[in-house]
Amino acid sequence: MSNPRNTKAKQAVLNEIANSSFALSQPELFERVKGTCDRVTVYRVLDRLVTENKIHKIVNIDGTINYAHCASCDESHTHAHDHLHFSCVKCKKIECLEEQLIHVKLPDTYQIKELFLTISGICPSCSLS
Amino acid sequence: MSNPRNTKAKQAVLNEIANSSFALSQPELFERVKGTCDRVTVYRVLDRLVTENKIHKIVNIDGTINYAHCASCDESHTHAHDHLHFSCVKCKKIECLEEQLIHVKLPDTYQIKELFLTISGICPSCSLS
DNA sequence: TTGCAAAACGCAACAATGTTGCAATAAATG
DNA sequence: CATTTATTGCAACATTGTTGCGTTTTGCAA
Ligand SMILES: [Zn+2]
Ligand SMILES: [Zn+2]
Ligand SMILES: [Zn+2]
Ligand SMILES: [Zn+2]
Repeated sequence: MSNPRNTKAKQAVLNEIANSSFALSQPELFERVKGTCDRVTVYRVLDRLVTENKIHKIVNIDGTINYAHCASCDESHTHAHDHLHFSCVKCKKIECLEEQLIHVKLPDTYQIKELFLTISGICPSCSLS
Repeated sequence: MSNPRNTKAKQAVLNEIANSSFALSQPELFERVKGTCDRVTVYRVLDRLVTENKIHKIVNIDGTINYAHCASCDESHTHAHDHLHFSCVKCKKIECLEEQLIHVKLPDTYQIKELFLTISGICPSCSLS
């Protein structure tokens, strides 16, 4: 793991994520790259891509885990993915939104590390139909 | 379902949730009421309690689903559970916090329905040790 | 180009969590 | 107490994620 490699599976998965306007789950990704690699490989590729800061995890409001491209990240630095996510109640898709400042005040006994904010509602394309 | 009943299983599950300072998952709840009812019954009781507004679901930052007592809800009215949740990175427990106003501005093309905000960090009791 | 170390893979087996169908049971109500 | 039907238990299935291990492939260097 110290020297990550570029494999067909990795490229295929990353390609699907990068070209999607919304976050994708492991089952969705496996469906899209089917024939390229095994089911287990998708899990392992996803873990590696997260470690390498190429993608990040998003937990949807129903608990399903999705993966999105790190558009605003450059290569190697790590950063907190504390930007907003929008979860559509109609098409169930979840997407990353612009980062916004959120003000929260908690008692001093709580040590804050990260904020996870997901907004549910109807996305632009579902609003049209 | 039009006329809900009070059963041993329902009371046992609700009791565990009501007396816990943090939210509990189905596996945790089943462990606590083991002997009282079947595994499947816990799932069904939880669904009913959510429908009846006695408890509400919380999705933790790792995607696990937990259930908490609706302290600030009265009996029959429905309301959005858009208060804050705090998720401890050490003990993994998630708890409800006071409701706070959160200001978010999105493009008009997004129709906002509900906000889900979870703060990760170290909880008071884990801060001591 | 060839050889090598280890990163990555496929496959099978397992684990955890959640769902469904149906016959049997039990809670509420009069 | 009898009736209605909400609720349960159980078995079977479905989905999602994990682990071990022998084999393949990648990156790099000789
Ligand atoms: Zn939509
Ligand atoms: Zn994101
Ligand atoms: Zn804690
Ligand atoms: Zn809550």
